[in-house]
Amino acid sequence: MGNWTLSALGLEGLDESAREKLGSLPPLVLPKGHILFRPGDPVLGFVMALSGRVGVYLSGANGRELLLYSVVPGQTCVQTTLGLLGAQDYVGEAIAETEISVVLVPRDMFVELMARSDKFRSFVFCAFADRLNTVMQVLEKVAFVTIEARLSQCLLERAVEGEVKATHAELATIIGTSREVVSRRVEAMARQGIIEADRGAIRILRLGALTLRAEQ
Amino acid sequence: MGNWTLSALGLEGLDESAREKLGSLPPLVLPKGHILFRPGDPVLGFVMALSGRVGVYLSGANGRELLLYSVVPGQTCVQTTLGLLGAQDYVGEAIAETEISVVLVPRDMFVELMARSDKFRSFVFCAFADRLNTVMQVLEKVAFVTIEARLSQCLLERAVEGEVKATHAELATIIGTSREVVSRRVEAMARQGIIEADRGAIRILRLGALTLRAEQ
DNA sequence: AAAAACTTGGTGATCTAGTCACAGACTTTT
DNA sequence: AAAAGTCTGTGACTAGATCACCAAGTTTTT
Repeated sequence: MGNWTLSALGLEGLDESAREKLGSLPPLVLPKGHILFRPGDPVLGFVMALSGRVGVYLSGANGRELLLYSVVPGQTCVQTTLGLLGAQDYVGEAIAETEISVVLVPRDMFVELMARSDKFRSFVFCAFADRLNTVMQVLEKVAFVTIEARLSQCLLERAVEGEVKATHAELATIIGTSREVVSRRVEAMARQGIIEADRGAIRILRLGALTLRAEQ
Repeated sequence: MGNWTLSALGLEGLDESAREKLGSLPPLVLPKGHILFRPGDPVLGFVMALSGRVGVYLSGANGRELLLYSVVPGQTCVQTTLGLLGAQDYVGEAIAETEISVVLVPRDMFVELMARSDKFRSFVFCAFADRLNTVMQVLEKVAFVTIEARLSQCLLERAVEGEVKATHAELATIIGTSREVVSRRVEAMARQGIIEADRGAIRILRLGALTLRAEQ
């Protein structure tokens, strides 16, 4: 079995007693598509990701959705912290995008660790600071950056060997627009030979041109 | 003189030693228009507001600006915390919107208080959680809500005795659009008799109709 | 293997919002 | 009173969002 606190997380310097406490918690395995929380849910505990990827989305009244951030191993879903400390409900919705394994730290242990362990505290704080930053970056993009630039950035970030496996609808959610708009931009960039589009996949043909577009 | 920690801030339950430390810091008075920090500035310390109002804005490449949040007495400018813990630079810009008095807690004292005082820690954490929440709310509005609804909400929030004292340009910055767009919406709503516009001021005539519009 | 149900992407029409360029009205400064 | 600055109005244009479809591809069911 082995104590997971030693491996994936940014908790290497954690003190013994804290590590023991955290290590005693059983990792939880959840299937792809599992919804960790929805807007309005009460907070269950502090969630730390061990493997897989969780997407946290904001959803509007009209049904459109927007990716706030992804939680990857070593990170935490800070929204769970909001509720633990400020007694606020969730605003976003968290969905497992792959099979995931997570650890759920119950409220009492979380509060105790925050008080006792300097390392744990700074870990949580850094996670918080990171999220506030990424959310502000998303806001900056949604408010000030064109769709073509956002789409280009998104493709560059998500490309694996020059290919992005995602539908237009998924891309639309990530950059915060509608499917039709993505379709039109994709088509336009494909016509210019910058990318090549297939059902459920986009290949990058001219990296330079795409990078240029990402900078608007 | 008098120990300011007792009054304005949400720190009533603070322990004696922590209060003594904080109370020894001299409040700083800054004029209206003073810029507390700009994007890229290094972080100076943890800022707590005692009186006045500070606006924190996000600015885009095209010169447009968007209000992230206002800091009022008893609140802190959490962006200063980002830098203290995660060693990140500021992304927003903070401007004193009235004459303000603030306390600047230096890094060392901040770190010590975080470790020693449960109350102080939870105070900082709640402030953090609040900000993350308001920023997400701003994001939700920018991404999903129409200009007319956002403008209506803004007018309702800022009205003092049925009147909002602000120029179209200021309103545009608050809701994250351009001046011309605000001018046109204002004119349209004035034509319908919902509001009445003057240079630098808008009066609400039909509260019900405006409330309805705020809900989109 | 054929039909049905679902997913993905394409398209025209229309509306809302953002941008640019400029003009006129009102205020403050000189 | 002239000049400079601030605030608002407006036309023309572009970008983005929405609606209502349709067609092609994929998966499930029969």
